[in-house]
Amino acid sequence: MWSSPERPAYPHQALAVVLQVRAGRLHVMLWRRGNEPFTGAWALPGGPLLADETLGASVARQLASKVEVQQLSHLEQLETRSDPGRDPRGRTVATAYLGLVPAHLDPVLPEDTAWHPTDALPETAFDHGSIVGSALGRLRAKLSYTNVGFALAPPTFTVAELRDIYVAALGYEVTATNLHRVLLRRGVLEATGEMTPPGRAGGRPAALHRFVTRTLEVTDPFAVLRPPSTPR
Amino acid sequence: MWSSPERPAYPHQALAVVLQVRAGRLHVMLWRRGNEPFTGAWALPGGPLLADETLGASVARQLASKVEVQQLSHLEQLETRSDPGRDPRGRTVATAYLGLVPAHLDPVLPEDTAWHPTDALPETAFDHGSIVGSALGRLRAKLSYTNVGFALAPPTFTVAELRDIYVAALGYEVTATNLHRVLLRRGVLEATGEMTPPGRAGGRPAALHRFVTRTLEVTDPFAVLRPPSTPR
DNA sequence: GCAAAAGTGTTACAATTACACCCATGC
DNA sequence: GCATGGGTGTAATTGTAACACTTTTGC
Repeated sequence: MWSSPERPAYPHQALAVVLQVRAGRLHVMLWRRGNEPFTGAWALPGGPLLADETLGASVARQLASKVEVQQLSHLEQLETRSDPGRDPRGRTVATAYLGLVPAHLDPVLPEDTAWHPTDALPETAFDHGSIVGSALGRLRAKLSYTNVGFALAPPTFTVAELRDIYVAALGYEVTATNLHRVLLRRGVLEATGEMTPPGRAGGRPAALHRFVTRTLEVTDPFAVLRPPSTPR
Repeated sequence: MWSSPERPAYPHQALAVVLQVRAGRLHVMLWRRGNEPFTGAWALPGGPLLADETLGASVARQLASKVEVQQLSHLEQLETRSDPGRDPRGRTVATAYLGLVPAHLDPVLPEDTAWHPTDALPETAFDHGSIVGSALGRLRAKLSYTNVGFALAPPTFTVAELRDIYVAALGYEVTATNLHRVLLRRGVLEATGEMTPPGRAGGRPAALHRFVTRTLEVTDPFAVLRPPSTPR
């Protein structure tokens, strides 16, 4: 280490805001603290940045003790918190990541870890409550202009199932009709050709769909001020 | 400091990507390194995070030696770089900020510091070249869906002047006609009521405009998947 | 037949681009 | 008058929301 009074060093934490839609509601993964400070409050999973890893690798490593990492369908950096008083034990800097788990998985969680609805968070430790808020904002924005939906959805799904996922994540109503068309037009979604059997009460069988690509892409790049159309 | 083998600590840097439109081109402020490593290469202004400051305060402090801080019209956190090899002298973590200076100012810069066009960067030190790339992406996106333009523009300006600023920052043509209307409709821009005298070659006098608010606001919140219209 | 659920057709609306045209000034 | 630059009118285009309607199944 090469710190000095002019170059102080700080323990650095990697934190993860892991989100999943469960039973039609958006949930975040938290663990319950057993020690001081914030005993009994709920915290984001995370831990120290080790000597030879990047922040991204660190989050993945920390999460490995909570969920199998391959269940994470997406991971991106969110923001870095540096308030000197954010941890009463001493100064730390923390970089938060946003992680997403598709709705069809139900990872086995450690004893002290549980999913909490994002619209009814329990008492949270440190600045973790406001970090969850940032993550929600990021997810909601990206659902509108990228294909992140793939990271919340199972490999294949009906349009109605996908709609429920979007509604849970966005927090407002979306109609299956329009969602279907918007995503088809953009080339984000495609039909698999298969059908699901109708439910017990009858009804038309639903077509199965999948996301065309399962890596993050910006599908609606310019809100406005688009570049001029290339003259044909 | 409370580090340990299990909780290693690292010097943390705050870096600033300060952008300004100068003579119709977008420029970034860089300083020329005199010492190893990367002697002679150009680097982003920045420096160590001190014991009692937040990252935001740190960037502001570092920049104070380059420009007067009140000349910065906007400052926001960009991203954190943590590659263990990013500094050959030893591990550091760096958090980059995006700073903007309005076009009418011409801050006095230190001897070793200069503006460089973003589309023709000189040899850059560390990972600073790619950080500049991130900053450009962020600025361009936000010009489309927020009112950040205020941070690049002087207090008052003609629509033609504003257009030149947008063109420089976005890197593609924008017509004054449409820019004017888009920003007016959104309530981002307003006429001051004053006029500028026409140039030496004549021409209709231009109306002066200003941004209605000079703090960041999201003016075009949803690219798509808007919430349902409230039934009247 | 009837209810249920999925999906399509169609209309209405809003925002934006493109472009022709009109306006105000200096020489 | 006429060149120059600023600004407005207007049509064409695009993307989206809303909603009625048709399709396909179970009972």
